[in-house]
Parts: sequence; structure tokens; C-alpha cells
Amino acid sequence: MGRSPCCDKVGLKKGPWTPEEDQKLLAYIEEHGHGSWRALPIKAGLQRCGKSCRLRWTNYLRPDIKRGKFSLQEEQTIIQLHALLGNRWSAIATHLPKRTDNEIKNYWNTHLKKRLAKMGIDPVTHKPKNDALLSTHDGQSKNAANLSHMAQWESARLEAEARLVRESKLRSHNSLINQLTSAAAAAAAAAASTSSSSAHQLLFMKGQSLESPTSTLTTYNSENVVPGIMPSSMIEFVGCSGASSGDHQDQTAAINAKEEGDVQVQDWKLGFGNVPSSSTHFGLHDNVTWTSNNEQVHHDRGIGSVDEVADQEGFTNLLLNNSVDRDQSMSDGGGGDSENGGSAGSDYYEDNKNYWNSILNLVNSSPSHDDSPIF
DNA sequence: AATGATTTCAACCGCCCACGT
DNA sequence: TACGTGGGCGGTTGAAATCAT
Repeated sequence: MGRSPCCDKVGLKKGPWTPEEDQKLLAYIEEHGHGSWRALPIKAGLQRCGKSCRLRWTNYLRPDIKRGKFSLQEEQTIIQLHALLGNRWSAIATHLPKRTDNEIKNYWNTHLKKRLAKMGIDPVTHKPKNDALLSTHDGQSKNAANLSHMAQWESARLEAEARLVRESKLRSHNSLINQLTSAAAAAAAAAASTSSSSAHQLLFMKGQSLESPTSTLTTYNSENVVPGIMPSSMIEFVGCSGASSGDHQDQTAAINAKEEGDVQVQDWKLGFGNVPSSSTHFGLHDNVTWTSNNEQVHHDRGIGSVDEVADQEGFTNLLLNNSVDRDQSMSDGGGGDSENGGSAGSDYYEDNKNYWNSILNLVNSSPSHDDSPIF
């Protein structure tokens, strides 16, 4: 049906905001709240359209915005949530308090996307570009069935969880939560009973809902489709709130990770099997302090070439690290082989477990309960 | 120091959805 | 049910900053 412009563009200012305009907007909102964005500019004495005012407020002037460099934890969260949610920046932003969707989007496009690409990971699908790596291990077929079941089950569950988080922000209907959870479980059980022959394909479920084995869940919302599932061993979410308190050494190891270093694909390949947990320690703690809110305070330091390498490795290894947060919640999936298992298949399975668990932790630790809007 | 290339990010644009009438 | 409106979202743009030569 088309849409009329949000405002009459004639005579309205565009482009960068001046400090005076910022001050007017801030003062007005602080006193009155934004109310109707369309009506706001006139009331506030601004020659801007309401949409521009809203954007300026939400992306820049809002007092609860954290600006500046993204921490490693934030980077990991973005990457994992992007694997889960795709380019749904606002949904991702709900898991990163004080960061705006616009900022996250920009950071993804300018930093993380390129970094993943350099690591040999397709930033769109979160699949390794050379996924032959995944199919040549002896003994892997033994785990394929379990993996596919687990992947399907978790995918279904994650869809429900992600949905749940969003819904809970809009309204707190516990009954809906129960419905979604049970629906996810039921659908997943049905999906698992029809597992295909290719665990590989199931693990890396494509972005289209038609290709998703969990598409049965879309009865309640088609947008829940998981757009891309990252190879599970690639990323271990170290800093999720449920298990982060003891991991500051690992976190600090890669803080200040220098962007666009020479990330070796070999690193990724290595990590796909076994990454020694000790490899994530670089002893850079001196340069970072942590607040009680788990936020980092960066101290100035020169980053020499050695540091750059170490930092980049830190980022890489934190992405690849599979040593943290062993979780028992998936005990029905893999027959109990431990992290000490030597076979590539076992590691592969274990890594999947960790990846899914980390995302579950991430979703479960959603900040949705404490980030109420100011206005 | 000058210049061109590249990167960053604030801001805009157009589309979509929810809601009211 | 159809339509109008407001708000939100994701993609894109372009000026400014930074880097490389």
C-alpha cells in the first residue's frame, strides 16, 4: 500500500547533528520523554524529521549507551548470536546491554566479518569454507547419527529459546514460554526421528527455512528459522554469564586483539580437533582491569608486532578454545565420551556439545530482565 | 609533505509490521 | 476487511579519519 514519508522533508535538516541540536533533543526528552517521534521535532524546536530524532537518540544520545571498543566477550557474543540469528541486529543487541544494533551491525561489517573470512569461515553461513575438513575423519560416522540428533534437537530448542527471549521483552506471559518450550521439544523429537544420512549437512543447516530440519517449528513464527549454524568447534563462548566468573585469564589473554592480523587458517584447523587449553594464556593481564560488572577497562599500551601476533592468536584461540565450560546438560547425546577422548570424532562431538551449550547459556542468560527502556 | 586508497561509522532510506480506525 | 499511521529494522551511503605510498 505504500507509505507516506514520515515527515515533510521540505526545510528539514539532514546530515550530521550539531551539539546544539543534540542538546535540544536531550533536554526535551529528559523533560518530556520522546512521546510521538513525529511530533517531537516541532515541540523540541528541531528542524529534523522525527525519524532522524529517534535514530539520533537511540544510537547516540541515550544515556545507557556504552561506546568504544568492543570487548572480546562482546565479540564472541556477536559472532555466536549471528550464527544463531543472522543479520537480526536488534535481536543480537538485546544480548549486548548498552550496545546499539547499529553499532553492532557496523562492527560486524567492518571487523568481525572480515576476521572470520580470514580464518576461512564464511561469515554468512558460519561454515568453514573448506568443509572437507569435516568429512574425512575416520570414525566420524559413528558419531554422525548422534550429532544429527543433537543438532536438530538443539536447533529446535534454540529457536524456541530465542523466540522466548524476544517475546519476554514484549510481555511476560509465562504460559507462552511453556508452550514454546514444549512445542520445541515435541517438534524436535519428531525431527530427530527422521534424521537424514548426512550429519554434516544437518550440522550446518542452511539459512532457508525450507532446508531446515526444524522448520516444523515455524508454525508459531517463521522468523525463527536458524539462518546459519556455525561449526560447533569453531567458537567456544567463554564469557557467558553463567560460567564466566572464573575465566578472566582467558578473556584477558586476547583483549586488545588487534584487528585484521594474519589469522592462520591452520589455527582454525588445529582448533577443530584439539586446542590445548593452555594455549589461550598470553599473560597480558597487566593491561586490563575488570569491574564488578564484568566490564573491561583498557589501559594504554603500545602494541608491538609480538603483541599483535599474540593478540591475534588470542582471538583465534578464544574462538577455537574448547576447554571451558564442560557441561553436563547434554548427557543423553553422546554416550558420555569425555574431553580426554583421543579420536577426532569424539572431539568433534564434544566440540559440538560445547558450542550448543554455550549458545544455550547465552540465551538463558539473556539480559532481557534488566534492560528496561528508559522511556 | 602530498596524495590516493582504504576504513570507519553516523546517518539516511525504504521496507515491514503492529495497531488503530 | 481495508486503509492510514507510527515505529522499528536492516541495508546502504558518504563524509571524515586513517593508512600507505
